[in-house]
Amino acid sequence: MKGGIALITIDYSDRRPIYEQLTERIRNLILAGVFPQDTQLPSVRSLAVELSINPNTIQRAYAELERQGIIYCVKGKGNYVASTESLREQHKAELRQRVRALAEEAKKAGMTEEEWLSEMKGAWESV
Amino acid sequence: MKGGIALITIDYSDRRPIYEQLTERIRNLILAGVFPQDTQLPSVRSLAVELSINPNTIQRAYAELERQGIIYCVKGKGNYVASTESLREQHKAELRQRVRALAEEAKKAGMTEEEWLSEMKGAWESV
Amino acid sequence: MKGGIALITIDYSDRRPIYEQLTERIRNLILAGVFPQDTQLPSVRSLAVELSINPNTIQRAYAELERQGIIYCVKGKGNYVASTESLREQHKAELRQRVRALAEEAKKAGMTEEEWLSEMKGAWESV
Amino acid sequence: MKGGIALITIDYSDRRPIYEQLTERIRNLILAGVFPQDTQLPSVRSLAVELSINPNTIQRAYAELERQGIIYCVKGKGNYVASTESLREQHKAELRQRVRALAEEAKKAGMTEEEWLSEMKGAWESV
DNA sequence: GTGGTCTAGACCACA
DNA sequence: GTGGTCTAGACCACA
Repeated sequence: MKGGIALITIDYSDRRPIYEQLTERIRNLILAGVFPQDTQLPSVRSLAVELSINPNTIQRAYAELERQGIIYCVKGKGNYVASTESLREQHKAELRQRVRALAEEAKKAGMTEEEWLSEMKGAWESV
Repeated sequence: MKGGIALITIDYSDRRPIYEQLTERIRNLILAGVFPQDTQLPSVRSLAVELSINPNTIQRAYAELERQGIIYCVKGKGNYVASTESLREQHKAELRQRVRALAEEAKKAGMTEEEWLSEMKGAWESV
Repeated sequence: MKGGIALITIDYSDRRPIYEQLTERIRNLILAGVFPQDTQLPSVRSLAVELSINPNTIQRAYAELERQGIIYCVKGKGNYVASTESLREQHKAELRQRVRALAEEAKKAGMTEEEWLSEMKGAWESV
Repeated sequence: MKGGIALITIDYSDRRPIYEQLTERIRNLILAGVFPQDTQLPSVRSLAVELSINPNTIQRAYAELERQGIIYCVKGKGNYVASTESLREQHKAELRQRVRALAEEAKKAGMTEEEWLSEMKGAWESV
């Protein structure tokens, strides 16, 4: 990654653990199409050097991504991006779930359907 | 609270720390109008006994609520509910913020405005 | 565990990693009713000392058990046994799955239904 | 194997190492009668080219098959299928062993003989 | 070269 | 006291 912008960065002021930030960041890069399906991800060691992070921590992030079915690992070769299609579906289901939780909270807070929909319209346009 | 149903309960299978659950639970009770403005909250000791929890943990939850301006403490007397009006505004702002974050993520995931609004309508009706 | 027989033992000639052996062994002890629901498990540190194993390795086993929903952790307090009922159901489903895989392989190997059932009867009586 | 369907395939999303997949796959092909007794197996080199795999990995799989007595190697000539009869016996013994382990686990899990046999009948019919 | 496991030991949050 | 995270560094299996 010499001469380029770092794709993966760690926010040390973030209260979440490093491995969790890494997991989310890499997932987002895959969702964004930066790492297409079956592409090899940076090796544990190279990423560790690049980010000045202990290899164990990178390893943990990759293990978590594998457990989630987002990447797969070939022993002795490296880590590869799994099906981006199913990742996208998984992501949509997750967004839907979060929207539902939010709607529930808004209802409890006394919001009407009109307010909710107008809120939604506004949010969409503002971002 | 003897003889009634416990208003405040701890879910030990919840991954969040106990003081955080307490903070959220009390905030929600205030939002729901169970503890009106300027009402005195249960004392640290009584709550500690009732919930079989270390008093330090209760104290920490109250300190956090005070930091957020949701309650105020009168030395030697106890903890009291602060302005419920401003709490409600604060809560709405927080919901709005979360909606916006969600909208941003949905846009990135390739969702169209129509899909977004229909998703929102569905979520509202489902809860 | 002074004076008693060690409940948990590690087999260093086993090719599987220590954390995996631990995970399985503890799961079996819970299934056998040695650790009833909501019981506190030995602390990470105490188990590490008792088994002469690094605390990190114990931690990993406990994290895996938590991920599988077999135990739950209360921050600052310890690890506790989750619903044994659902663990038993999970275990039965797993056995059923393995039986099915075996039946498939036996069919491919040219076994008849009579042979299969007689095999099963023999296996049950022999153990 | 040009022009036909590949008999041996590697599943890179499989967690097992490549040499182990190869070993199992070739064993199954022999069991299925695709490679009859005393037939010559594809050479290490040709298989390495065909599967785009390191020759060392193929070599390792063949060595493992030889260790298990499933194939034999003639120096300077190649690898040949050993007695398919004894392989079949070996396979049956292995299945029997696994059935027995399963029966033991089912007994420990509190299953009755009736449940076990009905489970077995169901498994056979479902595959 | 690749990833996976483990030890030793530090430091933090929580109760 | 409890668990959770992280570093440093070793050693192994696999390709």
